[in-house]
Amino acid sequence: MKRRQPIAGEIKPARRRDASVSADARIYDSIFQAVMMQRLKPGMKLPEPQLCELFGVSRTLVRKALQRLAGDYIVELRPNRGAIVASPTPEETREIFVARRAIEAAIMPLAIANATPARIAVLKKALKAEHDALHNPTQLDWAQRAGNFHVLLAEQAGNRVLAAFLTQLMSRCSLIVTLYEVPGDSVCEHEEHEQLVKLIAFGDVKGATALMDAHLCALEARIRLPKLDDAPDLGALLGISA
Amino acid sequence: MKRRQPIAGEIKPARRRDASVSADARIYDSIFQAVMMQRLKPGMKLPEPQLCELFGVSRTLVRKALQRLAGDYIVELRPNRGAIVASPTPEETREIFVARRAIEAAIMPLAIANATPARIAVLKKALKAEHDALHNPTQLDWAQRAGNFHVLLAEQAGNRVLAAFLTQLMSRCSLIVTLYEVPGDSVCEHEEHEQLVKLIAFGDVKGATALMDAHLCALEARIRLPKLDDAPDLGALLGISA
DNA sequence: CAAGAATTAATCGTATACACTTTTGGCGGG
DNA sequence: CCCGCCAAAAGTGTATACGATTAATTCTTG
Repeated sequence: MKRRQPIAGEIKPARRRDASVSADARIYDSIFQAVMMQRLKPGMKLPEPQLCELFGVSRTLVRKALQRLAGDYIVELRPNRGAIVASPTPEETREIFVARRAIEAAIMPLAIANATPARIAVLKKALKAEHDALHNPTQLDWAQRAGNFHVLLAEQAGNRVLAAFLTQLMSRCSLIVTLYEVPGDSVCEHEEHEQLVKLIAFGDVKGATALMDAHLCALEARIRLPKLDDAPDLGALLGISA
Repeated sequence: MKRRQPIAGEIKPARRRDASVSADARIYDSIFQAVMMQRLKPGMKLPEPQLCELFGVSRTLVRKALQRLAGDYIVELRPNRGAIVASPTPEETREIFVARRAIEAAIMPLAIANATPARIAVLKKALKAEHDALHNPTQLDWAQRAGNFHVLLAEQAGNRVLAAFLTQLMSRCSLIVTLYEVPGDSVCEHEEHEQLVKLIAFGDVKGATALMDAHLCALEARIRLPKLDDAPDLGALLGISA
């Protein structure tokens, strides 16, 4: 074992965390969570050297994480110009919501078919967490908790393929909300979740599926897509009326 | 522009193909197509050094391609043990077909809504290609042409998110068919495609969606999933009756 | 002679080096 | 004073080096 002989006074190259989770997974998760929490906003640059510094690894692993993120449409890799957080276009937004309604409509019957008292209890616990998040000072993660409800449902449906699709759509929705959403009414959203759990517990497939569709339509209706101006009105963006 | 000064007699490092398509995309596509054509079968090893040789690039680019393929569930990356073509489990298989029925059910109304004479003509051209592939000696690509019909429909639906999902499911189905399918009746499958185009041209959303669902169920019914023997019967595999 | 241990070969994981591209800042001409 | 050109800096793309892990082989030994 002949490692590069240690130079005098050289500090150990900082194998900071154990490798129980591979470094690239840490990087992936950090960025993923930051996007979900809306701390990282669309368009923000993700320069490799900086990420290397932050995570204490070489560019090899940073790039690996960035490429996976790009594969999940969370970051955009512009050749020779670096990675940025992705900005879903209005067109993509519409397509994502159509897809999401389709996926969640497919999930609902499966989730109801698999429903057990224990699982209903899990859903109710999630509802309680949502409720608390509503009134808490740190509303940071309201969006995340609300999203969590949908992912939970997908897991209960017992179909990992559909669950993976929904996870991707949820992360893209997070970007969309960051970009476009007007404040909106999260109380109403929460109440719809509660109503959904009631219908699921009752075994009403038709009703639950219909409500889910309405719920997603309401969510989409809150999005304020910029008018189809090809040239985005820079003046308005800068707060200059004329 | 000071490139490393050429040593006497050194041959140009073989920038063999132009970079019009990046090398990693070439590698990705080659493997993807080989899986679709069922030349690459589940479990086959994909050693990096060999791929480097074949494509004339370093391991960096080969690994990039392999990681994208892993992200699409086409290859499996086993830590320290190399990449192999993925082998969907019976459980995954069921989940994939459920997902596929959901996606294609969502696609059908969109495709019909967008239908124009020109688009119907495109579908009919694809049907003709299928028909020819049926009788041709090289049946290699029958599977691909049949799959192409579904992808075409997804494109006509005008939703790239759903189309991307379906593309992923189709490639995984290709692996499934390679693993499990009994020869089956491709004539019947082709006839269902023809009937589908008729219903689309007629604008019958209900009928087309129902037929699509039946079509996919028939496809799934052709899959012979191994009995849930935890211990696969080695004796049977070796052709020993008792 | 078979089973286990030790060696060797093959292959993977990560870091690093260097060329190239893009961007930035400065400079001179109009 | 502004616009376009040029040089420097920053940052990305790919190759390569080398340690580490796994698989294969050989060598022992009961």
